[in-house]
Amino acid sequence: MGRRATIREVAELAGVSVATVSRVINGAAVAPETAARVGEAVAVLGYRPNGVGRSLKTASSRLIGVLIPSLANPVFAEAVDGIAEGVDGSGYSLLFGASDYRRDRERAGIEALLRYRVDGLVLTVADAAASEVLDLIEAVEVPYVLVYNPAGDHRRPTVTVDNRAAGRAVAERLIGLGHRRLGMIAGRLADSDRARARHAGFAAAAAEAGLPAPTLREVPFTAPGLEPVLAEIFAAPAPPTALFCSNDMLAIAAVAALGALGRAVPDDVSVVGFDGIAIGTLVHPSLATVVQPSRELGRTAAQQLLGRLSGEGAAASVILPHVLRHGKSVGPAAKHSPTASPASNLPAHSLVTRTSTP
Amino acid sequence: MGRRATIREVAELAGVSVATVSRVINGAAVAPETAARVGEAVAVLGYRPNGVGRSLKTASSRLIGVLIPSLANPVFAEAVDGIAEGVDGSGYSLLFGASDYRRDRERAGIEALLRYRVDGLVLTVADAAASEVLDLIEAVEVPYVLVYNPAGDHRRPTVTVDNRAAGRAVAERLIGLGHRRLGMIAGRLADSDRARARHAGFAAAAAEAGLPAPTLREVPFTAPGLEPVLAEIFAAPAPPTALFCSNDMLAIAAVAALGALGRAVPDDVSVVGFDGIAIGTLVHPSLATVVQPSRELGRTAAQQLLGRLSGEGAAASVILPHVLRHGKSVGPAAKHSPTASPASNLPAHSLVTRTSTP
DNA sequence: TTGAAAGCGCTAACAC
DNA sequence: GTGTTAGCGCTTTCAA
Repeated sequence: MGRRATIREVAELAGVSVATVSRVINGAAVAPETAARVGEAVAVLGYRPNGVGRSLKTASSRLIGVLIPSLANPVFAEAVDGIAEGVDGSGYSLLFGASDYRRDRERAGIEALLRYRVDGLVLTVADAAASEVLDLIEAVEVPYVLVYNPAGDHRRPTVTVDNRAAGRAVAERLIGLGHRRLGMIAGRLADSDRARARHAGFAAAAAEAGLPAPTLREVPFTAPGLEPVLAEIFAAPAPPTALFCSNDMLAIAAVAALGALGRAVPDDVSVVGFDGIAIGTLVHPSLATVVQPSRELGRTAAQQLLGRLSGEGAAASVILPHVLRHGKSVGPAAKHSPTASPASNLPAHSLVTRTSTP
Repeated sequence: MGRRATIREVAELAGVSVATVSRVINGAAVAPETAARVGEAVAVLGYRPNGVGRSLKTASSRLIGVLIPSLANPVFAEAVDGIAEGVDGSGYSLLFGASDYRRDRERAGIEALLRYRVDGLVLTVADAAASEVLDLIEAVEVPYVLVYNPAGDHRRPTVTVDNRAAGRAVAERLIGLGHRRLGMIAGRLADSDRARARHAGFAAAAAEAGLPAPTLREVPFTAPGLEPVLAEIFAAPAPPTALFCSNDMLAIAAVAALGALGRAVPDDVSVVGFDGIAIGTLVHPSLATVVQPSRELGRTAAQQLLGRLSGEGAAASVILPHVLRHGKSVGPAAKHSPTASPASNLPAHSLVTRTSTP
């Protein structure tokens, strides 16, 4: 890295003090003529203010730390894009870290971000209610806003959808289509409060409808083969006729695995995902899912944090509306029931269900 | 942000000098007993070294800047994930910026990264050969490695696939299937050296086969409706029977738009994309495309940069292998009759046709 | 093995 | 409106 001009050199060339140069740079009151001289010196030297020196003096890095599980899942990539959008023009930059869904890397990532003295954080953690990482962040008093993590008793500021209500809505829709035996596959629930909330709502609706508790199978996040898992599920005496997957990536993989096992979706099994990533509308059959406004979630989280940083009091939790997308991966359960019915082709479900906004 | 313990406070509590604390932190030689005392003080105070102070003193931020067009395209999200992977364990963190495919934002993003005194950069620019941004980076002598931008006369270090050869391979495959009238749609070629290289190879192969120059249509990156563009293309007297799209997102959108226009893929038109994003294998019909090893591209770029930063001499360009994926979106041209285009009143001369690349 | 001291580049009182 | 000056937290000679 080549030597860079310092504020001091600019001052000398312009024949003023460093304080004056600083004022010009930061837009403070300076005589027009002086400002012009300084501006010229800046141009001549190719001077670029050193943010490190500035940060040290002002005790503000103008950095926002972002920590998410992985950019490989579009739902997070979109949120980060939203965060970048929300931060744009504010003078803040994003320091990025990925946890790869692992708690130890979550911790390591935060440590790294903290070392750079980020002014604030936007992050998705494994479990907001019991997070060592969040305890740490609170201990050092760095403002933060969660994304995706469900709001709850933890009272931690988060921007998310109502995961529980969404899980419930999925079950209700499935039940409305005649499904009586429901199943769910999810990442490790212990590692995802989101999946837990979705499952809770799903199971609650099933219970209220007087149905047996949905079969639940947990699969590692980076599970390669879903086939054995699904084979096992469908080897049971009374296998589910509808499967709720805790996220779209899982759902899409499940549809593929089901196909490999000779089970048609939605004729043999209905599948519903969660997230609403763009792929879902393009796969075949199109994926029924709960759509989260990912980009908006990220943007809102960033804005909440920015507000907090500019002293507008504590950031509050925000629940954004989710939408049930009625893709072709779900169908009626009629043909699976003892009372055989020829209703194989229902009209396309183009209705969109919207939750209320808080 | 709460007050944080400084090295000075640690020194006082441990009854040593700040220099000694610094040595302990950085693993320099210190008497075991002294180190223990310091370690205890660090624990008691919850001390975390301030990277800003460190950066200012050492003139090394331990930051790597990343600038890509957008995280909304999985091809970039994956590369960034790869960069994060490649940087992992090196002690460097990633400062992130998105240009949204716009040159002005490219410039602004770099300015921001430079202000933080990043030690190096990994980025994708609009045009590596004529990039104001790269000139700037070179002027300030910050080491950098490009990703995705084609290698070329510019002699700038890049990690990419052979875009030209890949474009050529696509044309050859299409020609081998009997297609004689080829078309290509791409983002603005002036804003993408990648698309230009792909087009160059594609057009060259067509020329060598004695075919007319492929119809070329440029569409804005964030174009909403592809339908009018495609409608126009197929209103021509002898429309293409195969369409090469400069990236997968475009290709997937094109297949959808074609469907809306009543043209079946691949029966009426063959479509080939570029990138190899995961979605491609899941859409219907599955997308034929050129697969780039995105994650590996990112990881390799990061490693190249890291090598450069640790003084291993200049980073060299690396060409990673691409793979032609034979999706169901391409088929033989046999069934297309030369005059089988629906009537339309759109003038054929509104098509843009190019034979060579700048 | 340890300490004292000099800054890295910048901003913000405080003077004039 | 402008200059002087004292650090922000840290690393690193240079002595001891």
